[in-house]
Amino acid sequence: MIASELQKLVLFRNMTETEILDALRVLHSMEKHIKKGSIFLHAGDTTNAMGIILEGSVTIESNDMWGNKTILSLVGAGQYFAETYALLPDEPMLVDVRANEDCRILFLYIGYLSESWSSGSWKEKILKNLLLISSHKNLHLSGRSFHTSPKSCRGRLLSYLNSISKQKHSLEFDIPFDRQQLADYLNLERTNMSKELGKMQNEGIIIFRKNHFKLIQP
Amino acid sequence: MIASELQKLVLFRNMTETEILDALRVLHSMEKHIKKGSIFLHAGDTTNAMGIILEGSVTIESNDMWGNKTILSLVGAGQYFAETYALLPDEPMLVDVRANEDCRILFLYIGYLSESWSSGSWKEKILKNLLLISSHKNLHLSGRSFHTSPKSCRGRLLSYLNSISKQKHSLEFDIPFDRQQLADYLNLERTNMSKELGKMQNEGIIIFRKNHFKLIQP
DNA sequence: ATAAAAATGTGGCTTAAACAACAGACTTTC
DNA sequence: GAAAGTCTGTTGTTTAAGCCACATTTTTAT
Repeated sequence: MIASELQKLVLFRNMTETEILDALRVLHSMEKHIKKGSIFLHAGDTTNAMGIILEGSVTIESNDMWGNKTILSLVGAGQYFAETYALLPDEPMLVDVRANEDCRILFLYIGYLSESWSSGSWKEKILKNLLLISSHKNLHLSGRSFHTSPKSCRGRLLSYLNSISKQKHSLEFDIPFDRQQLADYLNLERTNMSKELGKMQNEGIIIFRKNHFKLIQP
Repeated sequence: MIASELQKLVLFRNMTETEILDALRVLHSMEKHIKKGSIFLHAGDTTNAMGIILEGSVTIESNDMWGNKTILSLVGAGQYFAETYALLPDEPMLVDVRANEDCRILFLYIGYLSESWSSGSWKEKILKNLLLISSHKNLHLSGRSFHTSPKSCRGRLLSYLNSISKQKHSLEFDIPFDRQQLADYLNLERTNMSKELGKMQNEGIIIFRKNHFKLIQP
């Protein structure tokens, strides 16, 4: 892979060949070949590298413990993946990345970009901050995908309630939605969801009153 | 609203008060008060401004023509919205933004940040490019949310096929998924989806063979 | 305090999606 | 080109989500 090839990529837009070569060196770029079907980034791991697909394509997918698969996106040649996690290297990945065909992939350790976080003009600082914000927004959007991917009403409720519980570091918490909004967020029908909440309370899984919820451990 | 308040926000992290005041001026910042319940950014419109919520909260939602509502996210005080669309000002918004309570909101025209797109060090250039990539990724994630929000199998298929058709500017196109992958992407069960595709073909809505699809206008 | 309005919950019916089992078509491999 | 494997479509059954009508509770307004 040569610099002139890379100039076509959005990531290197407006950069000279020399600048691209500098970037590749500083960001510890590394090219890898990956076989069709293999999962090469795993949910739960963290990563410092983003990927650029030079050839082939990958799927971003979630595989839960009951064998259900959800494909969040398909990323093709000339596109990028894991940039969110590489920018937020403490966040464990929510997804697997699988080679959809034989792939040639360039990995870049973009953490090296933001070593001097507070230097530069205010425009540069605000750009860095925006990048963080955009990455977090990405995580939130992915989060909702996980809450809506279970097919059952109860599955979605549990996914959502568990995530709020983790967020608040407590089994007891308020949610920011009323019933109709919660149903709209989880893509459920309100009355059906009320029924399910009632059942779950009867079974002793949860206790709730209005917006206040408490999860019960078995 | 005063600069020292804003220093707590991620967007202005690592910036001095003077720098923040410069930013507010250059980005044409403007504070607005918005009443609970009102939709103040509409799907289909474009926007040049991102919003920072100083007080209150907003919901990001989609309201389709059959009256179905989907809430994509709830954005609270100290958080941001529409930054994706402000960074990609040609993209029409896919969502409405509604004040969930009475709100105090600061609007920033962040397009002014990237006027001199090709100046600066290579690090600065690559940061700008990354920001674009992250924003586009955001749009894709939102896109999938819309394909999975219809409750019916047919609704999801039509949402997906229509979007691909628009993307390719043609009523005839190949999709990048096999049946199992398409089902996994749309959160459907494969055999059921096959049934529905068959029905749709019988009804003359679509014609397909393998990965090749053709949409029929009535 | 009372009435009006909004939010939440319940029961019953209908419908469509999930699931299992299998058949046929198409690919790949040797 | 035969066999194995993969992908796709069909049928029938089960189950659970959607939906309607209405009851109950909670909140708001006067």
